[in-house]
Amino acid sequence: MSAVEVLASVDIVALRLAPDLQGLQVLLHRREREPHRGQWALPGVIVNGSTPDNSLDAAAERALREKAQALPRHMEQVGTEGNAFRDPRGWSLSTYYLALLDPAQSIEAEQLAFFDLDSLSTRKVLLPFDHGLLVQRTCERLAAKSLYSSLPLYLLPTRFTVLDALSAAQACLGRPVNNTSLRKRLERLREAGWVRDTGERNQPRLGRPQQLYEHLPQGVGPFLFERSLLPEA
Amino acid sequence: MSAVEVLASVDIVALRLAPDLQGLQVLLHRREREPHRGQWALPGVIVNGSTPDNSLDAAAERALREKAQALPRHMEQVGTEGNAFRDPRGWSLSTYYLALLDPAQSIEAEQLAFFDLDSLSTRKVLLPFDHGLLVQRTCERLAAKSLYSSLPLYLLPTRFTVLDALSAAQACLGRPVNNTSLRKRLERLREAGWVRDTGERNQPRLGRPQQLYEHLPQGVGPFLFERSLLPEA
DNA sequence: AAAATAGTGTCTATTAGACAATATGTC
DNA sequence: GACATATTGTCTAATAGACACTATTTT
Repeated sequence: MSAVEVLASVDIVALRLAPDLQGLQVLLHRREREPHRGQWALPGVIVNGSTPDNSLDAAAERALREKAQALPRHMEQVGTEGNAFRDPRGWSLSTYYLALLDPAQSIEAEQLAFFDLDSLSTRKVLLPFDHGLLVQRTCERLAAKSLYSSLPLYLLPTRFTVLDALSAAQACLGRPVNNTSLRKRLERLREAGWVRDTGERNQPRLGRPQQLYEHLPQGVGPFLFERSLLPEA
Repeated sequence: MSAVEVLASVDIVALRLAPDLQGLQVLLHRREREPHRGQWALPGVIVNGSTPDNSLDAAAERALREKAQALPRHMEQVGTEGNAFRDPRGWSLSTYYLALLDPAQSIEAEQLAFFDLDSLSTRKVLLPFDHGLLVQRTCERLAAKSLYSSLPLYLLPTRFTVLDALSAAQACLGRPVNNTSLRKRLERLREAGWVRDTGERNQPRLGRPQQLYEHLPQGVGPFLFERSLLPEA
């Protein structure tokens, strides 16, 4: 790479709810090339004059589509990290995206797997480059937005229960969420046409059946509430 | 430029309060090179393997320092726009930053000037590349954050009056802000140690003198409030 | 005294949070 | 009926917004 070049890539932090609904998992891909060949890293693509994509967003969609064979329920750019040290090949840039997947999202490929976010934050799994930082920043963005928006719902299938929504919010925020507050938010969403009560029920093993709601996003971004779910308190 | 290259730059959307406190102005630079030579555009620098900067943030600071000869009161990355069309030279990326300047910020250079944001949004002034879009996105970010944070205070000198704070908030949001609400926020900031009553006064031409407050940022980002200003009204 | 501007106090509306009360299912 | 879980209702706390009222200065 000559001095006037720069290595630009798009990396995807694709998250899904763990099967037990107790936390989040990130999609990783085993690298096929150097550097860091064989290690688990964020899926991504290089962008330059010969990419088939017309835009960064398109490159991000392709990166995820080629790996996960599925569309995310939500995708947004989080930021760009660029410096002289993050890649041994030289000055490089990574524009990274948050993608929220349906929990039913399964992965066929050998070289793809979901890892618990816990195992990354506790340093049990270490990612190459600065991918650990990108994941951390992305989770911070998710948590910050979850305080005052409906973003956690994009981690659920379109049909969900109140308990699902509570689990999703708690996974995003990393702490317990008040049941009453969450129900009131769902009621607000219902009034705004963002959520519909299907009238159907889901029977848990024991106890009263749960109402099944349907998520009907009305815009490009999530619904914004006027108050934060109080972080400290 | 070969097909495997990409043109990466950092562009700065540096804003200050207009002298009459009634709106915002953006710092523009008259381009010395092609393409779009001679046109007013966002100040920026190219980043690649031969840049003297070790990081994007450092490049952003340098871009502003070399033009404005001053440090901003606040700077944050807003996003990255990248596609095959925005620059006639080929696939290009621009990571753009929001910078908030002291209103006393003056400019010596011939090739630098502040332009009213109004003249851009009304299409009286047209910027080259997609710089108009970058400015718009940046202003949207500023407005969104101003709803629930102390960000507008970074458009003021450290010593300011309630009226200054109100003007700054209104300029960021593009609409009137409730006087009582703003005063209560300042009171909250005072309790949190983010603002101090200096005890000094400022005597306007007529009427009761104004208390002079001092802005004492306590962290890297702005103070976050728990509710939004002006939900929709 | 009048005018102008700054600052305070009071009341309402909205919404998060705590928690009690009630509903509806399984065993 | 006992138990488990879901849902509803009631009360409190925090904070934005409307607006009346008071304070301090110049002319």
